[in-house]
Amino acid sequence: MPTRRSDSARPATTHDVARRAGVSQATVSLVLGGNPRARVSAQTRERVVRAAGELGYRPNLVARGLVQRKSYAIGVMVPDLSNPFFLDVVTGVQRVAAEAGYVVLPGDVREVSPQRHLEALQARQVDGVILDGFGALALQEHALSGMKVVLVDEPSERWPGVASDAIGAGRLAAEHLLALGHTRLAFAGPASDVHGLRMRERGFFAALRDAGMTLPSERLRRVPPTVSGGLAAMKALLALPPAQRPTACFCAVDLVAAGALKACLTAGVAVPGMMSIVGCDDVELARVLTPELTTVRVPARELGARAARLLIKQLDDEAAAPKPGKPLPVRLIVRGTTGPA
Amino acid sequence: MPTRRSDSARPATTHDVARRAGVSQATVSLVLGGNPRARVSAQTRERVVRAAGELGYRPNLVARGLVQRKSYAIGVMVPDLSNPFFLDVVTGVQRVAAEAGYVVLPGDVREVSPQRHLEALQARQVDGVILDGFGALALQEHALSGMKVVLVDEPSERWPGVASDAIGAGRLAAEHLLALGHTRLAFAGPASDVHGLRMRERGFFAALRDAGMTLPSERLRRVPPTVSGGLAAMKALLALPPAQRPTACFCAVDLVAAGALKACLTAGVAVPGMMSIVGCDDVELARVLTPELTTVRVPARELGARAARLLIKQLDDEAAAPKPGKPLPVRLIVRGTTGPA
DNA sequence: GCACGATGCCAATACGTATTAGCTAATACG
DNA sequence: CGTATTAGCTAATACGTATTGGCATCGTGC
Repeated sequence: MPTRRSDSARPATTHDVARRAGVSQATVSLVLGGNPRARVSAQTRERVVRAAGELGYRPNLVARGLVQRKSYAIGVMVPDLSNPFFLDVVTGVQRVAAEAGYVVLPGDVREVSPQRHLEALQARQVDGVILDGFGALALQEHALSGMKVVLVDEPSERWPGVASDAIGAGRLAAEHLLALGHTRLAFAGPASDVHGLRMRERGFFAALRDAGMTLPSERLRRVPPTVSGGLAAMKALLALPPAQRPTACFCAVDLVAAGALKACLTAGVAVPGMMSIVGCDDVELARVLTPELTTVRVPARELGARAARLLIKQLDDEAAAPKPGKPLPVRLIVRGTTGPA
Repeated sequence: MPTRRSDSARPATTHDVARRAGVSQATVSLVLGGNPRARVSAQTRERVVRAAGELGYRPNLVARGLVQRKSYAIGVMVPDLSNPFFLDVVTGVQRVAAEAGYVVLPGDVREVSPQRHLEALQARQVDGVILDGFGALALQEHALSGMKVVLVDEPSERWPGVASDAIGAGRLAAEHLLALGHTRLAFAGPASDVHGLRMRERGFFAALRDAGMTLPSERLRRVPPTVSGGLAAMKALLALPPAQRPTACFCAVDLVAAGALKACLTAGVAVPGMMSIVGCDDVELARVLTPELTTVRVPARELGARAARLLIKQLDDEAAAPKPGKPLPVRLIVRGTTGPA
């Protein structure tokens, strides 16, 4: 046993294929490199393809990435993957990335700091990152230097982005509740520096203002964008004296709406009889609850898909102008948690 | 402008650090390579570290991976990331992987086939993969050859794995319902070749048998492991003639239980008054529903964490014996969806 | 003063691929 | 027939890091 060099357990390389096909490694690379305009005779091409097949050759993307300075990987960072909305965004990214031959590295920030996560992505030589749910504050240039970035629902002068019509979302919710005749409204949502969330809130209040209505501060509940946040918000609202108690509440995030609904049901407050609730996102959970949640549908998958297309176009075509595109439309989905005042 | 070679936009390499510190690239690698027993004088070491800091040097993990034949990445593949149980498993993996310096590439199989996903992971030179929710059928050696693999809840002779006490889970559910005095029970769960799910079912039926009870086939509903699966199952059960209709149902997956609960509430069947429901998993959703779901808690994060530890031990220490470990205990969490018959 | 073992550092090479310059043989053109 | 041109292929190099064998240098012991 003179040499273990040709250990068959190791995956085949272009060198192995070349040896078997009786050509040089460079030729193998030309044939298998996908470059269709490479000058290779049909006969050689076929020999190489056959040899590769027989050896079960798989290109080593790590090596390829090293020389091409491209990893064909893109990172997606969100605050919390357990929020189904963000998972939907990631799913949208996945779909178009897969078609374009990119792998996506999803990650959230529950276990590590954003900086650390970005550094890890960078060290992996990701070609670009898509960020959703991070406010301008978190987007210090710090770790982002030298990366292609696409933002979701966060306008920026430095980086291109995609957005949904967040103002419209807030408006739709308000107009729906007003049309039902509600006069004592409430708002529950995160005190976030995330632009999209702020705009939902702004749209809601703009519609109220248009209707000549205002909202006393005790009916404006700032809570974390979670189920327990919603629980807390609604508990506080229900604890108000009857004359101030709202008859309807807009929750800027579906998870908050789910918590609010639960608080009502637990307290014996009929929904929508005594309290109407409107969410925003239209995550799958909305149709699992009883009654089903009235909410404003935000096309999360489509947001992710567009972000991915925008990023990949930049990557594939170095000088592509990242044209922003219109905000994606949202629409009201009336289900079971809203009714007349 | 003779050469753009030294473009400062490009990240610094060990060569750059070496030049600045006045040493060779090899020395830089020795110092920064983390190898603490490298023979380098304190003075040189400090010069290198300083230079690296000044240049903002970050090791290129792609290049490192190429030479070390290690990527410090592990893949996790599950059937469906939108099932929070699997996300919890992934989260557990993330946590211990991060500590050990590994990055994890989570992925599900909704957008691509398992084979394609595994091939993609392989091409990225992942050091190993953790699989959860795939039956022996899907685990043909096909794409797995030459990979370190750890399985979750799927015993195998070829690969090590971690498991929860799935039989115990089914038993606990059955015993709880029996203790409440229920005599007409039902089962709803996927017709899966996934071992863990089969064992939940087996444990349930074993406990029934111990109590001298059997289950007629019309009360055994095989449905997909989703909310709509649970909806369909419970609708069918509620459509049975009163004498055959169950008063309690064990759902092998929490999502199914959520669907079942919804079907009851929609049909005006009081829970737990007329129908008790027990789930299994204890995903966060269980506490969002009203009433809150009685369920069997399966330590998903811990499963993921153990799987990761098992895999990483094998990776770091080539000859480590993968000792299986006991199945993780489960426990019944009594909440609001179960009551006396 | 010399042999000897440490110590500190570096040159060279490898990892698996892409890419380019260039070589040979064949064809086109005058 | 001689010269351009082209097609088809290969040798060589680069990507950024880890690793190893070996070269100086320096004490140390005799």
